[in-house]
Amino acid sequence: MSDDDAMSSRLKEMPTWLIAQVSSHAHRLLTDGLAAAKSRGYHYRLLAALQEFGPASQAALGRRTGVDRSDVVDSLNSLARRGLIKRSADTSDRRRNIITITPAGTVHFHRLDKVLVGVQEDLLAPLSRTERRVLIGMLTRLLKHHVNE
Amino acid sequence: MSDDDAMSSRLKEMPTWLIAQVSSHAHRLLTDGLAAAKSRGYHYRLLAALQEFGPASQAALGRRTGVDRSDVVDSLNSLARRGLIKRSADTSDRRRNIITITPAGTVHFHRLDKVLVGVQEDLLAPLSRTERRVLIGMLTRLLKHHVNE
DNA sequence: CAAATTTCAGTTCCACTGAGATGG
DNA sequence: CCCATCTCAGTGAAACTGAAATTT
Repeated sequence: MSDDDAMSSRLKEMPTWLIAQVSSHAHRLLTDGLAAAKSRGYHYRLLAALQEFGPASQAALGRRTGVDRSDVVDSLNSLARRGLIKRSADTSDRRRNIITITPAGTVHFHRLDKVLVGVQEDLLAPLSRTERRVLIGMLTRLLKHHVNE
Repeated sequence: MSDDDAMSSRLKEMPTWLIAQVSSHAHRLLTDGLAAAKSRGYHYRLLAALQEFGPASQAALGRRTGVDRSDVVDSLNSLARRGLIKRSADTSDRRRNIITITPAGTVHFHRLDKVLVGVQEDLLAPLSRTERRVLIGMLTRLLKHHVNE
């Protein structure tokens, strides 16, 4: 019966469409890669923030990673169950937990980081080094523009 | 108490992260713009495909727009209720509906299309014409690469 | 009192799956 | 018999909202 599956050309020109499509493929590469390492996107983000900035409260982690406060609680539960982070009381402000990454958490983070680096490589495979820099630069400018307004 | 909300720099360099963020802002611009015109993203996609390719079955529409078969049904219900499309029987293959855009649908499509063009402009505001072409070219290549593999 | 933190429960949106009914 | 189409119901992930309890 030969239906062409040709996409509407009007749509294919729209930057919003292109970005959404590429983002969707990137997301699949990410979740697949992380799933193979038995983790999810939030886990990486939280471990990365702990690795880079050291122990922090849950609220601070939420702000640094862009993960919602509710999801921070849930993800930290899961990371704590696996011994990758530790909750302890903040004696100077008893509303807070202090979250610390454990040695096992650091090991796991480095494993995830390798996965993520590989995913970037897969995603950008068709682009040269120079092009990648240009793309990253433009995306960064777009993001900055839309965050501050 | 002065928590910096500084994002993990490891994350901010990741193209997957940048693309996801920009995509999320683009999505907000899109849904806000379309909501002001009392529509949603699927509506635009479906009307655009009908406008460009003429009447089609629901399955063909799904393939052309990338909208899932289930969501095609739902969105067409909503478009039909508003008189923007019409369902009729395909006499040559009675499993199918033939979907036709109505004159009111065409009017509505052009209104939505103006909204979408404006959203592209907002999204890419910080980039020059040349940069926009470069960005679109790179995204198109990335997409092509990941679709065919 | 107002504000911040942690937590839980629940909502909303999107993409998708499964299955039934009809037909090719 | 197998495949395609249309439809509805439902699932699962992601992002978020509301409210309660605690503490500042």
